[in-house]
Amino acid sequence: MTSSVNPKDAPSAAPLGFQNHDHRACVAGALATAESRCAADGLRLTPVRRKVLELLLQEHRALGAYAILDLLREAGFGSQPPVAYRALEFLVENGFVHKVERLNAFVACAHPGRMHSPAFMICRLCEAVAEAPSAPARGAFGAAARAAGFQIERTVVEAEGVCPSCAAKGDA
Amino acid sequence: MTSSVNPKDAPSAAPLGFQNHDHRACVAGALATAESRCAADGLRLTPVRRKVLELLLQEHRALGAYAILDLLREAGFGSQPPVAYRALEFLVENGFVHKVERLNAFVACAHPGRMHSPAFMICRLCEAVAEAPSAPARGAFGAAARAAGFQIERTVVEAEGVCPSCAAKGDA
DNA sequence: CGCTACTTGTCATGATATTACATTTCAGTT
DNA sequence: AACTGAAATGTAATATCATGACAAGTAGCG
Repeated sequence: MTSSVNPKDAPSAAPLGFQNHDHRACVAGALATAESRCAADGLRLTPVRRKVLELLLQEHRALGAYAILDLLREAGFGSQPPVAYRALEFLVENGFVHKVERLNAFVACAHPGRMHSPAFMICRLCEAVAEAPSAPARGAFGAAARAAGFQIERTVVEAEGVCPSCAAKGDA
Repeated sequence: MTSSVNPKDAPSAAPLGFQNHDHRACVAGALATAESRCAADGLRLTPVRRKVLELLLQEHRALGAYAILDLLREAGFGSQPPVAYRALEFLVENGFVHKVERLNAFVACAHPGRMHSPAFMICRLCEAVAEAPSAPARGAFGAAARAAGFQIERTVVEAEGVCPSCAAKGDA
């Protein structure tokens, strides 16, 4: 399988994390990591969940829930929204996938296995999404939160702009 | 949930920015600031736009577009979604209102008049939203963006957690 | 006035997400 | 192997958030 399947959008060869890399190894490695961590933690990486993770890893860009749902249907899974949303909920809860709030879309985690609050750089031209390290709770914002007595549990950090590859092409 | 949407409610009972303040002065001041800046910049703060800003200032919390729309209808304005969305678009573009991506909701700017990238603290219990100072482009994230060659144009920084008042009440 | 750009009102539709409930699958037990 | 309770899945229906298209009104200006 996996030969067909292309949502009306960009090809899966396109935007990576802003830099080239061995995509096949990246996908295989992330899936293996997910599998072993699920085994270790008693989590069930069921076929739908595994498929959603695989799709997100292969596309290597942010996909909306309904785009994922289309791909799931083509792969023979259920095609109602809760199928996709439930798989995504599991994957997000366990850190294998992040939600990009700004796009209402989901992207495979670039650093699975470690706990972290993700930060994203989103290209407004090609929609590529790169995950960056970040520690928002340290720094000025964290200080403001502590001063206000606010207990941070989760953070969303997303930057919108132009990726190097689009900037090189002639920006605008 | 809890979008009570009652223009005659006492607004001072609602969640503020996590701290008490003179709400009437805060509303009046922000409206005056908006009016003078629009006059200075040749922007048209029309009745609908002014009303939306006033509503957001009075409520002093994040409101969804449809909650705003309900309030607009009660005030005698049009009641179709574009009415609210267009006013919000104007207000957001000009920095009078921010969108809270995490909530798909809108909140009046706490520091109008100055250009800034907003950062929010969102209480998951009472849904209060406080705006904090932040400079995400400085610090580790900004460094990562520069290293990657990514040109930041806009940032979203939102922390979810528990506000001091909910924490005092018995948290969980 | 008559032109133009902008704004507003409305209908229709699209995009994103959740509730509710029946059915199936799984792990652990009898 | 059959039983059981918890978890996962499939499906229909619905809720919530957002935009496109177009007609009608309004301000500023020659």
